[in-house]
Amino acid sequence: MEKKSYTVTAALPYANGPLHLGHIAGVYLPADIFVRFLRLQKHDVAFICGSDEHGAAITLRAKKEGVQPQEIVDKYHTLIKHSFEKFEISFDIFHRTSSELHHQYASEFFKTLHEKGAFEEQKSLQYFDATYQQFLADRYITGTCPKCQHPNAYGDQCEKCGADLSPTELINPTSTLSGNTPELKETTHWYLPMNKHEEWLRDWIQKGSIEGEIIHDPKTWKNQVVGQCMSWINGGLRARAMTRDLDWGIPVPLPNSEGKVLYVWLDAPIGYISATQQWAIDNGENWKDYWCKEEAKDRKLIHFIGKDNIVFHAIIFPILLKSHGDFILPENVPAYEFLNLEGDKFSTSRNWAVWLHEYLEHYPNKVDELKYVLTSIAPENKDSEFTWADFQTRINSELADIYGNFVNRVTVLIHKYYEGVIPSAHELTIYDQKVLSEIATIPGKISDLLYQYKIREAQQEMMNLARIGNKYLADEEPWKVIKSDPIRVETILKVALQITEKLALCSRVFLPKTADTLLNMLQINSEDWDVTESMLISGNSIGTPTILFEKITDEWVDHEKSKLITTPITNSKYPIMKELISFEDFTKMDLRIGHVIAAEKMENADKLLVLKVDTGIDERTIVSGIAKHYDAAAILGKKVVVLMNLAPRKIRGVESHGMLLMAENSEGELSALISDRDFDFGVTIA
RNA sequence: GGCGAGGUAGCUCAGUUGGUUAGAGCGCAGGAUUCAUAACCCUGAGGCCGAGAGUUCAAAUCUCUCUCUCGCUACCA
Repeated sequence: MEKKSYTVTAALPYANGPLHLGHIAGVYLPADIFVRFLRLQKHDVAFICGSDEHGAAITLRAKKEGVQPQEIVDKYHTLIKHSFEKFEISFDIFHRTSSELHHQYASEFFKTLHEKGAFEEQKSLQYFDATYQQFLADRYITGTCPKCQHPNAYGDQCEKCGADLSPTELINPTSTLSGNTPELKETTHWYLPMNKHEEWLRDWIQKGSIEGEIIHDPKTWKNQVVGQCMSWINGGLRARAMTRDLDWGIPVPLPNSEGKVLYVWLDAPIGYISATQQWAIDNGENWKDYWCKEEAKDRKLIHFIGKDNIVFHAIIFPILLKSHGDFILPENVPAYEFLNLEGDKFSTSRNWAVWLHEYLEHYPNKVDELKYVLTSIAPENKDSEFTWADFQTRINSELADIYGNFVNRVTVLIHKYYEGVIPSAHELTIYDQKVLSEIATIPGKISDLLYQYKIREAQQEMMNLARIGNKYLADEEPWKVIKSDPIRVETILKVALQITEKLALCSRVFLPKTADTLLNMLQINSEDWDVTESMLISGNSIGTPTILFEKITDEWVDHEKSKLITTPITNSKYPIMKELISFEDFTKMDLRIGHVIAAEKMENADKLLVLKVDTGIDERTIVSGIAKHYDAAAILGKKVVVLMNLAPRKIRGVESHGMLLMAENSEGELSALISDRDFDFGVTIA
C-alpha cells in the first residue's frame, strides 16, 4: 500500500459555550474515526484542533456578564478540552487562538499577505463611540429596524424580521457600549479582493486543478460543498474586510491601525497552522512538513467542518493560503449537515441541547455507546435526527443484542467447555472457510468506505461481523454438536473466536474503548489495520465473560427527555426557567389591576404589610411581604397587579385574599409591577 | 427575496452514468431455537420515491412549475 501523509483539521469550536451532540456528530467524531483509521493504515497524520477565542460575540458576552473576555474563553477552552479528552477524540493537539504563538504567527501571516499585496485598503464611514473612543462593530450597535420597526435590531441584522441590515440603515442607532448615539467617522480596513481569485477558484473547485495540474478529484467532494462554492463564484465574489474595529483579538500588525484586529475568520483558520507549530515544537517535528508546498509535497490537507462553514474553508481560506504562496490547498473539505434533537434544531439560547460535558459527567462509562449512536446517524448528506428513544433502540437492539451478545456467547461457550482456554482448530469445513474468507473482506470494505467519508456505512460493516458471527453459531450449533463430536466443537469455537478477533480489530476505529477491552481479553496487540493472519494463540486463556454493553432503561430515556424541557439556561445571574405550562394553565390565572386604598405595617412582623385593595369587583385584604422595600405610605394609592384567584391563606392570623405581583432581582430587591398607562383599576390582564 | 442542499418503508437512512418485481438496519407479524444480555436464527408484511406537468421504448434518477425543511446571503461567528 502506498504510504500517504495527512494533515487533518476539525473546525475550531467557538469558546463561548459548551459542545453539544450536534457538534460531535457533525465534525469531531467523523474526523476522529477517519484519523484513527489513517493511523492504523500507518499513514503519517497530524490531527489538529483548538478553540477559537476571538470575535465580537465573546466581547459582547463578557460585557453582559461583567467579566473579561479572557475569563470566558479560559472557562470554555478548559471545558471543551476536557470534554474532548473524556470522549476520546484523539487530537494530536488541542490548541487555542489566544495563545502567544498564535498571535505571533497570525500577525506574521497577515504581514506576509500584506507585503505580497494580497489586501486592498479601503476607507469607509463607520459608527464611532466618542465616550469609549472606539469604532463599533455591527453587533455593538442597536436601533430601530427600518423594515419592521423592531426597536432592538442589531447593526447587521434584525432578529425579528430577519432582514440583513447595515448599521447606517438603523433608525436611532445606539452604542451598546455607552448607550449614546454614535457618530459616523472615517475608518480604514484591509479587504481581501476575492473577485481577483474567481478564475482559479472555478478550476480548482470544478476540476480540482491549479494552473492545469490536477491536485484532487472533485467527484470526491460532497455535492453541497461544490454546489455552494460554485453558487458564490458564479454570483461574483466581492472584496471582504479582513480587519475589524475591536479591542479583542490579534492587533493588525501595521502602522496606524490602533484599535483594529484581524477578522476572526482570518484569524481562526490560521489557528490550524499555529496549533501545528505548537505541536511540532512539543514533539520535535517540523511544522512545515505538514503545511508547506516544499516540505509537504504529497500531503493531503483535510478540513472536517459543518455545513455553515463551507465558504470559509473552501473559498476564503484557500485564497489566503494561495496568496501567501507557501502552502498546500485542502485536498477535501468534508462538510457535514446538522443534527437535530427530538424534532427541533439544537439551540444554545433556547437551551435545546444535549451537552457533551453533562452526558460525560452522568454517564462516564457510556462513551462508546454514544459514539456508536452518533456514527449511525451522522448527518453525512442531509440533516439527521437524534432522539433518546432512538438512542435506546440502537444501543439495546444493535450494540447489546447483536455485538455484545455475540461476544458473550463465544466467551461463555469457551468457558463452559474449555475453562476459558482457546482451543485449536482442526479440519475446516467448506462453510468454515467461507465464513473466514468472508470476514477477511470486511476490513477492506470499511477501508474503501472510510476513504469516501462514509462512516455510517463503514460502521455497519463492522456490525456485519457480529451478524456473521451470530449466524455462524446458529448454523453450527456447538451446544448440540458437543454431545456427539466434541473435537468438531473446538474448531467451531476457534472460528467463532476469530470472528470476535476481527470484530475487535475493526472496532478500534469506531469503539476504541470496547476494542481495547476485547483485544486485552484475547491477548492481542496490533497496530495494523488489516491483519490477515489470526493472532490468537491456542492454549492462551481468555478472561471471564463480562457484559460489554448494558441496556438502556426506559427510565433513562424518560429522565433525559424531561431534562430537555427543564434544563437551566446557562446564565448564572438569573434563575432557571420553570417548567413549561399550557395556555390553559395560563388562562386559569385571574390577573387584574388593583388600587391600594389602605396600607399598614403588620405589628410584630418585619416584612409584612396589610393592604386593602380595590379590585373593581370587591375590596379585599391582601397581606404582602414587601415591607422591607415599600413602607405603607409609598405603596398607598398605587395601581398594582393583583393575582385574584390565589387560594386564600392566613398569614400571622390575617387572611390574605390574593397576591401582589412584584419583580425581584438577584439581590432580592422588589419592585411593584404597575400599569404604565392610566387605566382604571379593575381591568383584567391577559 | 436570491442561491445551494435536501424531501424515498412506522423510524434512521442507502440508491453509482435513467434499465427487470425500489434497498439496508431497526421496529412490527409469524416460525424455529435455547450457548447467550427474553438475546440469536429463518420467513414475511410494509413505499403513488413531497405534488403536478414534460422528455423518453423506459424516470426515484433528466427538464420545468409548485410546496416543505435546513444552510448561505458577503461587517454573525
